[in-house]
Amino acid sequence: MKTDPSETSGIPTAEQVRLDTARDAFVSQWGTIGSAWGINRTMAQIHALLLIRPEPLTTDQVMGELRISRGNAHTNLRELAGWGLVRGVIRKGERKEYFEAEKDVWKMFCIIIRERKRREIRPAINVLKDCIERADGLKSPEALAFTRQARALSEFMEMADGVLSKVVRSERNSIIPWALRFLK
Amino acid sequence: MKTDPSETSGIPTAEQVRLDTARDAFVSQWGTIGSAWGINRTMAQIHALLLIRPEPLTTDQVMGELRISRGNAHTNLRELAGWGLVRGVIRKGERKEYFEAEKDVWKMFCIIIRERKRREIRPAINVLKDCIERADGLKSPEALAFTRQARALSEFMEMADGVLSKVVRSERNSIIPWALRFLK
DNA sequence: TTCTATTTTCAGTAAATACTGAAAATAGGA
DNA sequence: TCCTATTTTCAGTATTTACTGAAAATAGAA
Repeated sequence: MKTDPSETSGIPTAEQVRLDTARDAFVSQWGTIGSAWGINRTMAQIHALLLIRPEPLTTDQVMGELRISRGNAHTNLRELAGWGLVRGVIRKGERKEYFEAEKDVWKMFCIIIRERKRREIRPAINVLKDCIERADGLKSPEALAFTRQARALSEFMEMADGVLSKVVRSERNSIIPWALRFLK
Repeated sequence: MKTDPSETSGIPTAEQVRLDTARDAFVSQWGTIGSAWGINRTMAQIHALLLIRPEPLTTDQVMGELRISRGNAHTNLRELAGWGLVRGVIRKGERKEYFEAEKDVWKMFCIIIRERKRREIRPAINVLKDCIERADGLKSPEALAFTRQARALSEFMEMADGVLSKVVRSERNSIIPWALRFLK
């Protein structure tokens, strides 16, 4: 990873090396963390890269920094934009698109929760309800055990979903102080 | 999926078919949900299967229900036991091991949160701190942007981690009523 | 309109992940 | 002790997922 502005003298300073090492570690590890949570490694790495860069980057810069193909960079940038974690910016006079990440950690958190709710939690709840309906009216002990368990899961998830909705709707300035107080 | 006790008459009743269909849907969908969250499909399916069965199952029964190999069943049962979501039970007089899932949804939730904290959140926080240290003392604007962002992430995650710890330590009987009140 | 920088797509391929099945190890019963 | 039901391991293979690179499409400039 190169310190991008005017890399003119061939030899980087010790400071640059140290920064690049730290950034590389961050990008690489963020990728690993992402994949533990079902997010593709490259997508997480691009996200990390944009998070720690003060300036927006082009597709080509992302390709260069992470040594990935155009197609890969493109697809994952679009995917990140789909989540709302990254947005495209067009600079006046320039034709190509730049990308920047949402830097505000609270906003980032809200986006991720909202999207996970929409993409994973709600569908899961619907599936549960559907399964419960399918077994509706059955009387065997096996059927009752099934329905009981499915209902418990569904109710719990509804509750969790509701709590998350409310947290995410609340203001950063009301939740964070609450959390800090809660921790004491 | 067969209604297990004494499947003697070859032809299943309409009720049995309906239950089996509902259970199959549940197992299959729980697998899909799991994989969206970074959990291997089979492991999630075995978990689902054990969740909705009132009686513990043997490795062979799991293999039969899900049509998977012994190695696969074995590995994923062990993995589930590693999470604490499933435990082995040995019936007196019998030599083989049976497996049953933790059925209580609140306990399940706590186990999952605790394990995710331990396996994913804490390591991620450590990585962040490590990256911040690596860039410590650097003064360039690029370095400051990096450090600032990494610190914000790390602080947020510490806070979230703390909140989760406290939630998970609390009693079901204090948190669930709280959540229901919170939702109103 | 043409020209070209840029974005988008996608068939083919590579890499990562999960699974099988059989052999080896283990542990209770006699 | 030996015998065998059961568990565990793991090399080989299959499946899924991610990536490449080049061709096609698009859209601003002239």
